[in-house]
Amino acid sequence: MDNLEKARGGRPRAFDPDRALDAAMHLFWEHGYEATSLAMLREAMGLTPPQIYNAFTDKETLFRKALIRYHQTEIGFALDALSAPVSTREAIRRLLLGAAEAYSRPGKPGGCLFVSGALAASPQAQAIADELKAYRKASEAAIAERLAKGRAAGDLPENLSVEGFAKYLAGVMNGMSIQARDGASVEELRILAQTALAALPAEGQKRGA
Amino acid sequence: MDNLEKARGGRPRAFDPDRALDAAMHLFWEHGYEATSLAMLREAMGLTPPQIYNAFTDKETLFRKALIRYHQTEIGFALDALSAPVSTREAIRRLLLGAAEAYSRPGKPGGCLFVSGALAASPQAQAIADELKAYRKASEAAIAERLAKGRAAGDLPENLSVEGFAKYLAGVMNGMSIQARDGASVEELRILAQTALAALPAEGQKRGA
DNA sequence: CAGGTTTCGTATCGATCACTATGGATAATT
DNA sequence: AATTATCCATAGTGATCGATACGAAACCTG
Repeated sequence: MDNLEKARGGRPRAFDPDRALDAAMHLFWEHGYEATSLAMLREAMGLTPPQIYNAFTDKETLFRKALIRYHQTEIGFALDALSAPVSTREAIRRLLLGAAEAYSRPGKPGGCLFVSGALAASPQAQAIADELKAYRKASEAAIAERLAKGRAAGDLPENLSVEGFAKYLAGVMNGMSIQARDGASVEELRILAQTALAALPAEGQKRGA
Repeated sequence: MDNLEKARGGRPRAFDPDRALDAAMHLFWEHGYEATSLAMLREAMGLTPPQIYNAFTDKETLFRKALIRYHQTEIGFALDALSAPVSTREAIRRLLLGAAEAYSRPGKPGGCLFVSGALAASPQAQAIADELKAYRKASEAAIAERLAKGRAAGDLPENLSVEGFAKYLAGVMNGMSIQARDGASVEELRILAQTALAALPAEGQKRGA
């Protein structure tokens, strides 16, 4: 049942679950959750329906596992940028420029899976749409946390609204995702990111200064 | 065939096509093109399938007519902002604040139909996705045109990249659409818009000054 | 009123959707 | 070798998809 621990007996699996999950992830990334049919997954993963269902339970579980894999393999730039021991301005710069690169990688679907996966959904897929929304909210919260840290360190003005600015940055990144999907090049996305950086407030005074 | 000109004979239509189109538009806005089924449309429009197909040809044509209606009835703020006889900065301010309001109207789906309608699509619906992309591109082009006018008038620095800045603004609006879909309030969207405005360059010198 | 035209309501159409029942094949365990 | 467990391939499940065939009903023109 679990594809991470070795089975104790029985016929061994004739395919690599991680490779199959990668193929599924890219398909979901390109077409979104609902518009990706089992027939498409079957062909892209090179598997029969029973193989897919035995390994990944059902389409919804497969998608959730694809989200986890996407988070682990495609958007490490975000955590890197937010956790790097650099100034807040530099961290945000790395975040936006990292997104410019990650959203326009050659050979990959444009934009971010968390945005493309299911912006709109049928009532039956509402749970999936909510899951993606939670991912987006978590990203915004991570940005807000970094901004709060920066404000506490004196990198940002004391009166800056951390939540408001995080919502701006998360919004810009979501907008970059759509621009990428519309064919924007990495250079165009970098320019967009640089432009967005201009909204950053000037360095705040250290407390007590 | 055309619902705009009076039929010359035959049994009269038992419903108002514009009201039905409105209902369809809101459903597409909420759930997107593909995730909106005929069954949902039937119920929301209060019509039988033959009534829908007789009046609107097919689902794709219905969606395209919904896009036109959306453009005419929901996002007039954009044309108003870009054509108002005000400074470029004020025009952009009205554009972004207008979006904040339009994307979070009570009783309406959050965000913009041009974004929610089909960010990702199945291969069969690629034409619809392309149509929406064209609408988004047209919006960006309209912004760029206004910026070019402003730069020529001395409202903006001569070295400003009109295309780059238009891509930023269009991206911010798309990002606002997603934030609205994620439940952002009109106040939060206004703050986002105001933040984005901070990236606007200072007024350029009049030529020759 | 007769003829022509369009829309009406009812009852579906074939295609595709996500998903699975069945039984043979291949491994570790005993 | 016998048992047990898992996976494989084939084929097909009911449900829903977008879209229609059919004939009766309701209007305009002559």
